[in-house]
Amino acid sequence: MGKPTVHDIALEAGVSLATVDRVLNGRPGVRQKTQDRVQSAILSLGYVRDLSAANLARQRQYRFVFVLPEGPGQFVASLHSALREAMEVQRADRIDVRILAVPPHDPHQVVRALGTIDPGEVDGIAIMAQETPQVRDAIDRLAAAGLAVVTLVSDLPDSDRDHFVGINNIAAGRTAALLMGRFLAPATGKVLVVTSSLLARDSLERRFGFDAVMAYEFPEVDVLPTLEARDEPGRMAAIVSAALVAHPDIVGIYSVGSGNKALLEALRRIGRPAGLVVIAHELTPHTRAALETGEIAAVITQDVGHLVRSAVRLLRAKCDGLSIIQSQERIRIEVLLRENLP
Amino acid sequence: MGKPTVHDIALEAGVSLATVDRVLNGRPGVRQKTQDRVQSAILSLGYVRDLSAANLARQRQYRFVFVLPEGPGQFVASLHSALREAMEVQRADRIDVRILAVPPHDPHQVVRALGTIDPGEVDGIAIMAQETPQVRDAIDRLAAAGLAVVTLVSDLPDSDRDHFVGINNIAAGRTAALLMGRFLAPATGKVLVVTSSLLARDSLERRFGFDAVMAYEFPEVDVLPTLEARDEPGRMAAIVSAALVAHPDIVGIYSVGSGNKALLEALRRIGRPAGLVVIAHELTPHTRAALETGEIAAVITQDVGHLVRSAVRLLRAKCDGLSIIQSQERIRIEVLLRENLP
DNA sequence: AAGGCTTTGAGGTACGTCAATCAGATCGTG
DNA sequence: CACGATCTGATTGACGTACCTCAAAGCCTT
Repeated sequence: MGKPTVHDIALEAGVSLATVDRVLNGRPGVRQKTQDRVQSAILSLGYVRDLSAANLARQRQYRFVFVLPEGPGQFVASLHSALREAMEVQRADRIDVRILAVPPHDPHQVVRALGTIDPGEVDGIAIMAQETPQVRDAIDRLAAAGLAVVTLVSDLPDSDRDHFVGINNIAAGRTAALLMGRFLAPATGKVLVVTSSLLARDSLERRFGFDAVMAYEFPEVDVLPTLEARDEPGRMAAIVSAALVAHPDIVGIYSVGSGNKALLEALRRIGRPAGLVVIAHELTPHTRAALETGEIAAVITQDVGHLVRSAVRLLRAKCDGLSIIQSQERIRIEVLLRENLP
Repeated sequence: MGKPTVHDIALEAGVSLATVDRVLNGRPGVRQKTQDRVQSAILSLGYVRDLSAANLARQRQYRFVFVLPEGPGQFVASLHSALREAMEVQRADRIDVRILAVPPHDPHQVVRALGTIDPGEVDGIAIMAQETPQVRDAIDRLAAAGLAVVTLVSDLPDSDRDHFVGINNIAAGRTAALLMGRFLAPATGKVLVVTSSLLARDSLERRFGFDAVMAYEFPEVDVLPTLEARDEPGRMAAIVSAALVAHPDIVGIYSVGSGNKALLEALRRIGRPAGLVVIAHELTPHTRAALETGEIAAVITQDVGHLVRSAVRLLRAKCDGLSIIQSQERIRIEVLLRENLP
């Protein structure tokens, strides 16, 4: 016979359909004793409620909001487009996703944007933002109001978010260091580390992991202090060429965050030392092209499509009180070389 | 207002519900003229049929069969367990997956197993098998009978399968070569290639890609002919130690297919040259441990959970005539180092 | 225009669940 | 034991679709 239904439970427990329904949906008006009887019938029959029938009956709509920076960066652009692609498909699944774009590098704007979210109108949010106490408090408020919350790409571990969707950035930095060290060996020299900003938690964690492995595994290589380009045009070229002049023995460059386009352009203009090993993060049109030409040796990245799909699945699972497949939601630290580009 | 329903279409087209239903489900008894009227109403209203309601109404059950080798190998074992994990979740989705295990290395058994599948009882199959004309014909028969068919891990490109679920093995071999060359440089010497069998298409393709990149990019490294261990206990140790004696300048070993456990044990017993670089395929308990100890420098793998989930999604999409998200179904060639182990 | 054919309409039941009502049963308490 | 108060049962109507029947209407052909 097929899967047990509410009718079977009613029969097994010796109660009516209405009572089973009240127990299943946590409505009041059922004695503890009767509840137990129903629960044990559910267990013994192995009943699992048919979510699609339930959603059909109750006309359920999942309303999720993605709070994302709208920057000039290629990475957030690809996040946006992955999300839009996913939205198409999810409409069929009764999932309605809205994007709330906020100016980057401005936590105050993020807090304001979160304030505009009416907890009665929204079931869950995914947020990518820098870590500040104000942002954390705004998130906690929404979580307290019953929203499902996941952090995206860059975590806010001290907040009340339900999940973090993204890679372990310390491990990502360690992976970058391992590749850098092995690609360089047995050559020695200095490694330059550049990024647009060290304010974001993900950049910090990558740098931390990178330094740890470089110091322990490749002590003969000298890692220079991080230079920040702060998304200012021209600044990346200036700091990179200054560093190359100051340290003629630079053999590697590790690009921690965004700003790959500027870095690549700067290297093209000022010329690169022979055998220079460049390792960068995030697959974008620029890093892809540079992998193909050999300007970048390896890119460490996370699949943006996977990110958004995982975030949506987690939000949905939270709303329905469902369990998740751990392995499906673990975002992989992908190592991309010229030969395994997707 | 919400999404349009069949009622709205009937109204818009000026026909009855029954007629809309006949058109939607391709039942006979509707004049071409009326069909067109209904179709244009569907288009103008942007109607999309609610699959979950439809499946509920028709009591649909997707019945899929996975035809997998049951070998001693860790990789197929992990495939089995990933599949069993996925089955739990998919039961809630009206998806019923059965595993049909066949003895490995015996195409005849595969054909026999496929013959036991009643096309009336099954909606789709996923199959992992060696490429022979008989297997191909058996697959074509099932496809002709209307089953959805995907090949898993190792493709049968000349068959009528709908999709291949797995990595591009040529690219995987190229990736292995690029890593091997860069990890070795500037050292030169010989690279040993071992596998359990070159009969499977995936092994062949990997070897092909590996050779291409080694010859073109690292001509100073000498790649030895492939040695096959054929899953015979003891044979791996014998051929590896013989090779190491015959070629004292072996600097790298590329393990194309299964047999990693035997390879690692052999190396432990007979001792390994200093600086030896070992690159292997597929993450298993053995390769994971060896990555952690440093015995293996890199593992190239594919996520088995992703494999089975993708296969199920593709089979379902085929059954429903739905479109798919290309990027979600592309299995990534994962490069695993000690630091980015999942 | 009568015959036979195809096409269409109207209506019903079902799928598994949610949600609501109202009447009846049971309970604890004084 | 009678009183509200609290539980429970029986029933009904959604939700959007599938599938079936029966009768009515339309269309040809002769």
